[in-house]
Amino acid sequence: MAIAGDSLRVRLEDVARAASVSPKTVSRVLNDEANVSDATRKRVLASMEAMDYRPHPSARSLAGNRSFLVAMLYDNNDNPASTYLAEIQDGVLEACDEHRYSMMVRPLRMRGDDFIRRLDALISDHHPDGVVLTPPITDYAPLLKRLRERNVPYASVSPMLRNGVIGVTMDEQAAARAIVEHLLALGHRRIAHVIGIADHGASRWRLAGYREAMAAAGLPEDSELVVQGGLRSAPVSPPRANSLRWSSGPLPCSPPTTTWPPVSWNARRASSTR
Amino acid sequence: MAIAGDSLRVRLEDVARAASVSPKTVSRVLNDEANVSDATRKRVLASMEAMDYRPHPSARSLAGNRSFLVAMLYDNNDNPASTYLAEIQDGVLEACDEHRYSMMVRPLRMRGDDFIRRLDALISDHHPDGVVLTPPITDYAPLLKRLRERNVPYASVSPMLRNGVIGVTMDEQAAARAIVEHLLALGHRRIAHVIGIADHGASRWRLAGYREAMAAAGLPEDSELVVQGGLRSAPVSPPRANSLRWSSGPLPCSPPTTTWPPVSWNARRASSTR
DNA sequence: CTGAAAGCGCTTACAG
DNA sequence: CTGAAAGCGCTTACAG
Repeated sequence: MAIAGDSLRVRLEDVARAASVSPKTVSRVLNDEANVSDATRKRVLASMEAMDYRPHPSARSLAGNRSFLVAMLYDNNDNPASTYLAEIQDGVLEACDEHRYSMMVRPLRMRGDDFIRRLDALISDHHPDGVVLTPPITDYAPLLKRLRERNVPYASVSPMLRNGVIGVTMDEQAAARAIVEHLLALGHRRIAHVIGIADHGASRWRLAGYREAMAAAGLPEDSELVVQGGLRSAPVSPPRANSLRWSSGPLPCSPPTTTWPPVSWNARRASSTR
Repeated sequence: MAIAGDSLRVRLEDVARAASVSPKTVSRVLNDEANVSDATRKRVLASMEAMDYRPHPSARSLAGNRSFLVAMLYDNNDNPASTYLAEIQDGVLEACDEHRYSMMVRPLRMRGDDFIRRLDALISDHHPDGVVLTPPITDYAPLLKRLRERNVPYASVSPMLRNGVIGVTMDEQAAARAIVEHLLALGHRRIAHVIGIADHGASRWRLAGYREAMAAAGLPEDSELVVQGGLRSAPVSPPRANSLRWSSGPLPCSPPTTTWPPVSWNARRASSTR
C-alpha cells in the first residue's frame, strides 16, 4: 500500500533522463529561465507533458528558499461580512492558481495583545512569500510595521491609506456618487445612506460620494437618512432600510491600481541574498 | 537584504548542538516519538524553546513524505451559503492549528467534465494528507471513488450517506423536530418549513423532523407551508418567509460521530510502505 | 547554451 | 535509549 497519492512519482530527474538532458536543464525549463535552446526546451516540455510531471512543492521550497505560498489575513471579528471575505478569498485563490502559488487563509484578530506574536508565528511556521491584507487590518500600523521588519511583501484590498501600498482599490466615492445620481435620475429625492464599518476607508469614501451627489442636486442633508449600519463587535439589530431598493445598471469604477501578483515581489526577490 | 522572514533560521541541527544530542534525538522529541529519556527530552525541549525553534515545513514534508496539509473541498456553485462555508472553514482551520497541520481551501465545482482531472491535479500538486468534504460533494460518488483509488483519506461534513464514512454529523431530524415542538409549545399552529438545498442530506432529515413533529401534534400537512428554498444554480427570489421568527433556546444534537483528525489517518500511514 | 557538484533541513532505515 | 549515514526532489553557485 502506497502513501496517499504517491504511487509512482515522476521526478525531475526522470524527465531529464527521458529528454536526454541534465536535471539543471529541466529545472531551467520548469522555471522559465533563459539559456535553453528552443529545441531543447520543446523536447523537455514534451517529456514533462508525456510523463505528467508535477514538481514537488516541498522540494522546490526547500531548495529554492521560497514557499510559493500567499497567506490571506483577515479579521473575522471586526469584519462580520463573511460573504465579503469569501468573495475576496475566491479571487485571491484564482490569482494564486494562475501563478501556481498556493494560498492559505489566516484569521488574525486585531484585538488581543498577542497579535504580533501570532503574526510572527505565522511567518516563521509557513514562510509565506507574501500576504494579502483585507479591511480593516489593511491599516493596522503595528501589523504593517512588523511585515516590513520581517521583509514580508504585502498587498492590501481597499486600504484606507494608499500611499506606496501595493493593492487593489476602486473609486468608492465615484461609485457611491453614481448610485445616488442614478436614483436621482429616476426621480427619487429622499435617499438614505447606510454607513459601513467605520474603520474601513470604503465607508468614508462612499459617504463622501453620497454627500457629494446629494449636494450637487441641491438637496440638504437629512440626518435621519444617514445612519450607521454594520456590526462592530457586539451584534446589533440591522439598520432599518426597508425603503431602499437595489437598482440595476453598471457602476463606474477605476481599474485596480496594480496587477497581481505585484511585480515588485519578484524584483525584491531578485535583489535578495541568501 | 535577506529573504522574507528568513534572517536567522534556527535549524534542528542547531538545537541538537545546543542540547548536546544528535539531530535524530531532536527529531524524536519534535515528533513525540518514544525512546528518549525524560531528562534528554526535557533538555531538548528547553533548547527548542530558548532558541524559538520552528521546524521547516518543507523539509519535514520532503523527508517524511507527508505534507501536514489538509485540503478543504467545497462547491461554491451548488452551495451558495458562503456563511455556512466560512463557519466550517474556521472550524477546520482551528482543528488544523491544534494539530499543527496547515489547511488549504479548494472550490471544486461538480458540474463540468474535468472534475476528476482537477481533483487529480490537486492531489498531485499539493499531496494533502487528507481532505475535508462539505455538502453537497460529500456524496458525489466519482469523487469518493477517486479519493479511495488514490488513497487519500477524507472526512465529510454532514454527508448524506454515513455508512463507514469518517466525519461530523448531527441529528438534524431531532433538531428540526425540537424547533417545531418549541413553536408548538409557544402556542403556534401554522408553522412553515423552508426546504434547504435538495442535494443535502440535512434538508431531507430536517423536513422529516418537521413532519414528524407536526404529525405528532395532530396537525395536517399544509402544502402551502412547505416550500422549496435555497438557490440551486440560477438565483431565484428568496422564499417568502416573513412570518417566521427565530426562537432562542438550546437545540439537542448528538455529538460528532468522530473526533478530528480521524484516528485512522495515522493508522493508515503506519501500515504504508514507502 | 549546458551540466556536475553541493546543499536546502529534515526523516528513514539501520546499527549498537 | 541514542546516533551516523544516506536520502527526500529540487535549486544554487559555479564552471565551461
